[in-house]
Amino acid sequence: MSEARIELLRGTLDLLILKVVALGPSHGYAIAQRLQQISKDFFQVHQGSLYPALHRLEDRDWLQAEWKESETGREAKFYSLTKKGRRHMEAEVVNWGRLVDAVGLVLRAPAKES
Amino acid sequence: MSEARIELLRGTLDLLILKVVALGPSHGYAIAQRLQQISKDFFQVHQGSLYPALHRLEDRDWLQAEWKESETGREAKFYSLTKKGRRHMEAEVVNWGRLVDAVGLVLRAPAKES
DNA sequence: GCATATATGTCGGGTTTCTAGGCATTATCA
DNA sequence: TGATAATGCCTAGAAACCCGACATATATGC
Repeated sequence: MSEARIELLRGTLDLLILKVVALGPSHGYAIAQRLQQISKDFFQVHQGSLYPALHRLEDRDWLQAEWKESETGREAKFYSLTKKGRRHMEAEVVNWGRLVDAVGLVLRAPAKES
Repeated sequence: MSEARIELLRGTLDLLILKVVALGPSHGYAIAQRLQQISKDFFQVHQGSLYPALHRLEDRDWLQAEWKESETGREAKFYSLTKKGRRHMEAEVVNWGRLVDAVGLVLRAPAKES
């Protein structure tokens, strides 16, 4: 009923994460925070989505992980982009643009002639 | 490797269908064709996605169906927007715009200061 | 008679996300 | 000191949605 929750569009999260990591290596918790800040609170990534996504991206060799000390002096898993990941990200950015264009065509389609 | 298939972004299909139907009542097969034409072949809606989506939209009272004779002289199920469906569609269009803006913020985010 | 286009539908499988937890450490504040 | 919040990682189960494959039927044209 209420459905007031902002649900992430499926398939978008991977790209967003890759892009945030491309800004500089970061760990999961910080990635989620950055994503929320940059998007002005639009994206609120839940942990149940975040960590599976990170593992997925690592499995596909788009991210690589390394345990290091975080800003707060605690151990955290820092992710960085692989070459493959950067290529994939760039391709996905292009693809996203095409998708937005295509949706735009539909949304702006004029009413049919009778 | 190749994975060249263009997969529809999950959650977009409903909006696209509602928008196409808003252009004028139509049946499933024609909706898929229009979607493909309008989007310049970007969207190719498969039957396994199309018909479940139509039933879903009807269940939610966003579309209503009526059997009529199609252009080719055959019986076809014509869908039209309900008032509820139109309201939902308009809200989803706004939401889509916000989503695109938010993704845009992330994709255009400048590299961090060190 | 047969292929193709039109037209609707189902089924199973795969992917992704959410909810809802669990666990551990450090910082803050009463 | 003790409680609570913030930081940081993780998993399991369920739901939603899309795809590929398949099944069915009629109309048209060769």
